[in-house]
Amino acid sequence: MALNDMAKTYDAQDVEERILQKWLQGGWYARNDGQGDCTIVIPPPNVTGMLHMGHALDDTIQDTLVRFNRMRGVSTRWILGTDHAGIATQTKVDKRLKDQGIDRREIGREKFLEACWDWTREFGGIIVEQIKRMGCSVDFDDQKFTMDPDYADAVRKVFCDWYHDGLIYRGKRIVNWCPSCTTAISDDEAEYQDETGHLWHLRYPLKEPVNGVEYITVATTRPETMLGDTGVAVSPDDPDKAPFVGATVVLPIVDREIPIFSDWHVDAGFGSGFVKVTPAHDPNDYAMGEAHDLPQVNIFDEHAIVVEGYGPFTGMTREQCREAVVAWFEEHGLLDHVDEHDHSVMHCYRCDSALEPWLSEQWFVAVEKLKGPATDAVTSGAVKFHPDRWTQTYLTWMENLKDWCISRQLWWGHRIPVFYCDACGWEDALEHDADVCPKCGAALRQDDDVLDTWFSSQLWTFATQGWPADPSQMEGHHPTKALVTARDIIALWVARMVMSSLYFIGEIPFEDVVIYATILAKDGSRMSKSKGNGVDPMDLIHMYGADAMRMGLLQLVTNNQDVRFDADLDKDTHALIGSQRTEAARSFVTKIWNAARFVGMNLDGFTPGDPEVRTPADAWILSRLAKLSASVTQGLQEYRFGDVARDLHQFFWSEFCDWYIELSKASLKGDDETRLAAQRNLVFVLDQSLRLLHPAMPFVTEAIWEQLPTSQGEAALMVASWPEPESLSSWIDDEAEQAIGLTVATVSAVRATRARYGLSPKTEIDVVVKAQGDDVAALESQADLVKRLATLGSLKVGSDVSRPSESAVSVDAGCEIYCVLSGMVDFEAERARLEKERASLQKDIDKLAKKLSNPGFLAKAAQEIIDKDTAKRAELEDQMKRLDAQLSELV
RNA sequence: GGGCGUUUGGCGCAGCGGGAGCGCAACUGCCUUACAAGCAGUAGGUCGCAGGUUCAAAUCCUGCAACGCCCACCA
Repeated sequence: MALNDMAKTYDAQDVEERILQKWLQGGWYARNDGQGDCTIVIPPPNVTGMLHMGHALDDTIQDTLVRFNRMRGVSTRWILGTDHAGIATQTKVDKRLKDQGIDRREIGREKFLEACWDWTREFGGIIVEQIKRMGCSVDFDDQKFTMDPDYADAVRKVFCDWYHDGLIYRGKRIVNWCPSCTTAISDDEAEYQDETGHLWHLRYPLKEPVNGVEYITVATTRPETMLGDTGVAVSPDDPDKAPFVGATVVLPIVDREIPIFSDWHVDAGFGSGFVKVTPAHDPNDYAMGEAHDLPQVNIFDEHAIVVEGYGPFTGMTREQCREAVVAWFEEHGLLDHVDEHDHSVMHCYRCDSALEPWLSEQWFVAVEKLKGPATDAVTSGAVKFHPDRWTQTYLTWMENLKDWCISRQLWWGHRIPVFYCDACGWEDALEHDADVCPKCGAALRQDDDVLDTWFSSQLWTFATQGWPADPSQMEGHHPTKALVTARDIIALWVARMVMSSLYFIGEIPFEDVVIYATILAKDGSRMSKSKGNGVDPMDLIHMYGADAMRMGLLQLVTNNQDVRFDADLDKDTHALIGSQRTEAARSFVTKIWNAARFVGMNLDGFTPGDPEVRTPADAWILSRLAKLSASVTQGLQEYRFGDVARDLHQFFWSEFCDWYIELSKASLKGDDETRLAAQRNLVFVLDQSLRLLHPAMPFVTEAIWEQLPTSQGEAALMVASWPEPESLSSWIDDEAEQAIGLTVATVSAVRATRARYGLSPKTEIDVVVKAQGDDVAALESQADLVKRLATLGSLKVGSDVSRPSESAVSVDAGCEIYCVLSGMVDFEAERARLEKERASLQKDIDKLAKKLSNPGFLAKAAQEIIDKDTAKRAELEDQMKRLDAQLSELV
């Protein structure tokens, strides 16, 4: 296929498949060496499913950056990987096995892990294929999985080092426990849901009456936990309660004697002012229990079932126990009253069960020593957020950071490498497995828990690059250039990467953090599986092509933190019906294709050569191209993808296609020399445009570029050189831009006049233009073009021409443009139009006059603004004079 | 409770101190041999509300309202 033999219609699916194979076979996805470095690690998608729109945007941004840098000759390395996503994957595999009638506990840990690996291979592969289909130029031969053996070694070293450095410790703490997943959940993984509940007011009898009062009343949303109460607290600022401090309560049902004390946690204004304290089942109560040395009574087992020792309550679920306790209080006349009460309840982000604050043995990372450096890295500007406002989110989180619970009671994940000797009590974290106790020789037992998924993914920038076995791989590639991610994992992931990288590598993990907008559904709600309002990027690709999807997404990357995606979905099946935005982007792809086709059809006699300015149009388009290269280059460096997308669209469609190609048609029909120059200019501008468009829309640009006569012998556009602003800056020509402005104004004026009077575009019109100075010559040089573009019978240009009779006039770009309409139209309409224009003009003049007569303005405004407005007023008044003259001539 | 963001023509969004813009939709006219997935043209907005700063405010400040998100959480 050659450029002059391009398919009439562009088939994105076909072309994209073919180009993808070309790239893969070319080997250009592999990391390359060059000046500077642009290493990017892809935020590893979970192996639990398909890519969603967030991934599509994420990966599009990264690919755009990588392709841009690769073309510039910057050393690029884009590392792809997937995340084992402990709890998420385990939940999915669990469910799959359950559907087959298999219980995880029956088949045991080994077999279950095999099932997880099967799942990983299956879905990890799908994700990789999808990323490939999007055109992402990651090095597919350099993939990582967070459970790969070498990655596991890194995780293990980190654990052991922190353990031996005293940053990892084990402790009995209140954690968010999911009784359904039977594992601890980190605070960040818990989701609050507002629920309508009740506030039960329970009476607790006092051992000895206080001032004649025999019982106090506590308010609680969770009456079932009273079985574990070991104290009652009041506010230190509540004088009414002061007499009770030090008194003893006899806890009903369990007959436990518990103290009343004061603590700052208590808000005197809420409930009854007395707070039951259950250290084992509430985080605040736990804190109070520690401060006041209260016993911790755990009443639930791992499934949130009441444990032995509570008579009829033993064996009950939380819900059953709550009912039974309330009933008991009511029976014994101890239920004071019940209020309606809205509160929020934590739920497991995976299985949605209500979480139970539960006291258990867990492993923690002490963050105190890590916080400072991670804070400094951002305040010093070493790590920069884009947009900048996310800096604050990061710093606030860092400031409030508490020790991180890293153990999970799961099977799928990195097993905690701590070994115990039950015989002699020896314990240590080991980088390599051991069977026998080095101290007493007895058999060792490894900790059953696994690590939080984020514990392993925090190492992503360096454990993917050979650390710790071969740190030389990181040379020149670490710190990485940019991390592109969603705002909701700034805390979970971004911050932790900074902490671990500083600790183990001694440097920041990345220079720039690019946070893009969350993609919402058309109605502004979050896309979610349960709502069925999510859009599958693959559906968009199949419907519109990957280029269109990418361009549509890039246009959305602005300062905004949320953005609505306008896809319509079928109400019942949730299948994609269409997306206006993507459709528009696809039109752009087609436009590029057709523009190239036009150039290709006009290449007879073409020989390669430099661009050459023969007409003002040539100078103009080259000047515009030079400015485009500057704005696109800068925009990409500053991660302003929305601006870049708009600039590219504006230039290619409105300037190159709508005007330059049209203007060039005449030159193509000219003599051999004229024709050749036009061809060379068209090919040059097309070639340069394709390069600038390529990072955003790689497929269609590659498909066209490989047909260009100027690209023959070169490998591929994706490895062609970038149009650097400096190499084009000599083309900048503001005078030419002014001259073409004149042409555009003239043609537009005639077209508008024709449309206004309902004249057929085929009707030739005689036009006289009154212009000044150099404009006369400039416009005359374009006479043929103007005549053709505006379908003129004749064109006369001069500085002292007079207005022909029965003509409509337009005043623009400092010229008067007369369209002779003798016998064609009703001049009353023209008169009415001029009157309307006059009114609008008068309004503008009045506004300016007022401004320019304002002494404050003249005294304080910048001189250039005053000059500009003064000139503007003169121009408007000049226009007004002409309008008046025309009106008076119009009879 | 604290913080962040949004509020600009029917829809989706730019602009962020000096004459209100873009894409889509609408309307009118064109199948002009690159493109009807197109071309040309037209219409449509007191830039959420109320104050303030300024010669000048969509743009800066304050307050309010609506919507959304994040963090914390009172039993």
